[in-house]
Amino acid sequence: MSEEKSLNFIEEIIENDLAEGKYKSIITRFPPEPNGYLHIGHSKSICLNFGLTQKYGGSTNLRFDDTNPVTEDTEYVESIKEDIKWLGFNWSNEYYASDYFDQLFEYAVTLIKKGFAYVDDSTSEEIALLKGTPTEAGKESFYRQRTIEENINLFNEMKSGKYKDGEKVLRAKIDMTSSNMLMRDPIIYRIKHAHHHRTADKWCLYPMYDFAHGQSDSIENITHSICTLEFIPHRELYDWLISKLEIFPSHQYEFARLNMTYTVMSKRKLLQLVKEGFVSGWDDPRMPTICGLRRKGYTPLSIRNFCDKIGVAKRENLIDLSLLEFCLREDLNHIAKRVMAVLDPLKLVITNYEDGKTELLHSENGPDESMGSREIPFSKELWIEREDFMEEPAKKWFRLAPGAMVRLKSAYIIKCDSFEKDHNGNVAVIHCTYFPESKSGQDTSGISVKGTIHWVSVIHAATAEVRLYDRLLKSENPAAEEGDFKDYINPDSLEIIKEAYIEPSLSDATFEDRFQFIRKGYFCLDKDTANGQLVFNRTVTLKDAWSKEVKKG
RNA sequence: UGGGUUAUUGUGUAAAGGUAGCACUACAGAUUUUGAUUCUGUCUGUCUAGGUUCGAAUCCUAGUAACCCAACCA
Repeated sequence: MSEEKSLNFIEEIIENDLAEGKYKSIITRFPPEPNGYLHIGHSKSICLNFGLTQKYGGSTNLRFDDTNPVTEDTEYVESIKEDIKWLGFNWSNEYYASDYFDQLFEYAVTLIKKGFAYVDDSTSEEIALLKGTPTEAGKESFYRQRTIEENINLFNEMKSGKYKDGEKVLRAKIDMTSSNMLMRDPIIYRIKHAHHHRTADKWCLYPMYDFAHGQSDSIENITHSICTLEFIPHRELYDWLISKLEIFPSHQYEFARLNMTYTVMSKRKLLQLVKEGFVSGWDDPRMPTICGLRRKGYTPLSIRNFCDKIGVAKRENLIDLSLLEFCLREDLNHIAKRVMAVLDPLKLVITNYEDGKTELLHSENGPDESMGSREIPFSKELWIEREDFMEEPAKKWFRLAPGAMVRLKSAYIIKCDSFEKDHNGNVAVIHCTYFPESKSGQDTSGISVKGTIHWVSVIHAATAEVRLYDRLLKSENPAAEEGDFKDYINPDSLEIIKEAYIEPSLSDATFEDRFQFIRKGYFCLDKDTANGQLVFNRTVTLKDAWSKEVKKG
């Protein structure tokens, strides 16, 4: 722990600012637009913004950037708040850009009075045409010459509802020849006769992002306004507006957003997956949304650790999904209760075990003694995993095969004597004998076996539906592939096992529980569980050296 | 063809002119009543070409590549 972790570039900026006395303490903000659900990419920003003030002191606001009433809704506000809380962060203040609409309007009037803004009657097509291109300068609008007085009147009329959507806009008067397209007289207010989820019908004109975000930062005294790389061109405008308005100088810093292998992150694509039925909803466990990950069984700590490990820098990145899974397993390994469940059952009969006898066997709940232990019923007939038996054993196989011995976890060592097949030629029953003196914890048999397999007693087994998830997309970088990302959807991303056999203790499972189904992976209860019908989601598989061995051939 | 940003191993991230480190992945081995966990080890990297310097990932010059910018979205 004595190792000093190196700082990311934003931490360096902050430490410098603090050391130079530029600020006594810092204020950051997380500013989502309430028009969709948060995803793992947002968690990078959340961990960064909240993490910075946890580390350096100060406060972090949650601010909804709700300047576009037609796309936004309180449904999203609620889900966003729930997700942030679940991740483990508490905001100092809950603000809304819409709280500042009156103030923002006054700022716009100020800008007009200073001669830095004007009302433009051009159509959006005309404005686009005069804007030029990245390689060609734009041309000034005919309306750019309006007097301050005329602009004030017009702007007030816009507010009063005199004009229809699109009839007029307010533009900042900057420079139509700027090499930065955003400085070519950007639109800062537009007319929208639309119902806003918070201000209702009070307004019919709304500020654009560029005239709301920086100003909101300034109103809240945000010292470090952290956003993603694509906003770099906005910074010049951000600074220009603050300087013309002569308000608190917040500063914008940009970092590279998270990209992850086998995952799409854009709101548009995630929406398509939901709308077109590729997944069951925003919280489908295959989705990279926070609610999807939560439902799948991810823990807040695993996501926070992940965000910590990926770092913060300015270059484009594509993070291995395996790093996220590593962080997940690392946490789950500590907290998950070990239990036994058979997903693909094969019957095993212990021929020398007394008919009708039941034994309660002692089994530890986890590697850590503090997790306690429980009793598991054992009897003559058991379910074992079909893949744990091989009629003709492969090389290095140390599970069950004719003549082979294995230990039944927490129970006895058994030897396979014979097996039966059904009329389809599939193995139907395995016959074994057990060694009474090999009982777990009091083994005096002197037999040592290489393999240990899990099992569930047939007459004591409970049943559950188990849902196994694989990656939704087959391509490492679906966004970079040619054609539609949907061409790369994995058709086998969901496997439903309608009736798996689980040990009876699992009947009492709660939604908070995290389980490791021994040798099969980490699981948790799904919200579809109802009326005693248990439904489990596989959160993540265990690392599997055997399947790699098989692939090697 | 304009402007901006970025380039360190398979992936991500450190090294502020002085030993290119760490994590994930992959691979090999040890331990194991989970082929898990744990432990040990291995793993061809500074975009290119010049230059400055005793010494360059870092400084200079010239290139190259990737990403972003022409929504009344954020």
